[in-house]
Amino acid sequence: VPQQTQATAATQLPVVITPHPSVLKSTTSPSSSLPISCGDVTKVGQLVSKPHPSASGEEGINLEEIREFAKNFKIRRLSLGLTQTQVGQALTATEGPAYSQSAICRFEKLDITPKSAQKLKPVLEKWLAEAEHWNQKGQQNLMEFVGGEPSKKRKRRTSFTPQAIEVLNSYFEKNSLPTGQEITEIAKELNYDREVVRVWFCNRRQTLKNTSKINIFQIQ
Amino acid sequence: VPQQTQATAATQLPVVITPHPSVLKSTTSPSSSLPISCGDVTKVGQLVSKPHPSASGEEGINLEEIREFAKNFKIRRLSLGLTQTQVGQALTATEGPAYSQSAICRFEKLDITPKSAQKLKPVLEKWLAEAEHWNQKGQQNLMEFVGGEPSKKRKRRTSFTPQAIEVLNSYFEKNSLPTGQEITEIAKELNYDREVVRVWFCNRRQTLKNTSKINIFQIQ
DNA sequence: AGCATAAATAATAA
DNA sequence: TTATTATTTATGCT
Repeated sequence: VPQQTQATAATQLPVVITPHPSVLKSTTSPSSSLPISCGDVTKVGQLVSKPHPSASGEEGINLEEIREFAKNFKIRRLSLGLTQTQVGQALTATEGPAYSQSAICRFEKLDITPKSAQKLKPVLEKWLAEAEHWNQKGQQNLMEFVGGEPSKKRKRRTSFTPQAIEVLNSYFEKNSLPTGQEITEIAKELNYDREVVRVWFCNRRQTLKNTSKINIFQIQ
Repeated sequence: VPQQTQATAATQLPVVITPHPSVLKSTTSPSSSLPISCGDVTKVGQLVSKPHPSASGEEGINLEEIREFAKNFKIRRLSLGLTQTQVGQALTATEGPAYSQSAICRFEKLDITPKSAQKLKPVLEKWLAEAEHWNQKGQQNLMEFVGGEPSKKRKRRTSFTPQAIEVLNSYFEKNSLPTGQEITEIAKELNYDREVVRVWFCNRRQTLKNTSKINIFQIQ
């Protein structure tokens, strides 16, 4: 249904929004006209795809502008390397209203009422601009602004139990390059296959190497 | 056996917006003397952080350029609303060498040797430019170029009944990592989709892991 | 209005 | 590379 026939009458903005799935839900009902008059709970994503955007009415809210911003916001957020969660947490940390990851998600997807969007837009706009400002001064500053730990290490995938990981790490700290004999002993203690432990150390060294490089990279 | 769930990305908003200027910020490499030893397997991510980027030597490979491109590639990919999986599959589909999602991931992270990067860069550059070209002509064209279904919708979130949860948990207690065969049987018993049950176990393991981490943390 | 968690994507042990 | 974990996004609920 929503697959825009794409008349390509588009001028310079080929930006075509993908209607939110929720729009498609009501396929079972005798369609007719969408209950747009439902005003309060109708989402932006639904409204902007209405045939008469010129009637930007809806209480003076510029839906087109909101849609545009939502799109840009996502790109700019990703450009900064931030997650929805980080944005939500940062907003919650600073003064002003708090917002959850869900809220950011729903804003980007325009799965939100015009009224809510109108309220949230300036908050995000201001915050994002500030984040970009700090980023210009170095990523370290951005992370500080966002509130995340500067050198937060990514957790590695593992098929080991948390307990085993703990033990392995303690060994690694003491010696990142155990001898064959030591590997055998560690494997025995943890009751894991020797080869598995050997590979763990290989990958662990590799990760450490890459990680430390990346950090240096980001510090600038 | 290949129960990959990766190819679906239609929920992303394919955006046609030009990457934000901040993306183009060029970071100058920091100086740091790192013990780069094993010549052939040294990764780009390590090399670019070497003190003498000017000595772009390494067999005439411009590491700085590769790093820059990798960064931009990610942003441009996201701007098109494409996933690493989609890029990999698309490259595999067209003539030329095949690349997996992992390969794309490693290129973006620069977790790859200069030689490999040098080889992959032009391939990605060409492909991405072409993708952007099609995108300009409409999102429909891009999706066709990429090879994915234009309107792949996200699966609706499943709601398990309390009874089903109870049964699943009892199975999980006995074995948190059921075999494919077992999953099939459980799904059949509960009358849920097999894939849904498989994912439930994945997420359940995840939750348990997080929980136990916290507990360990608190104990200490 | 946002928590919990299902689904999807990115990273990585093997 | 592949198969699976780690991480992020999206959504059902009330």
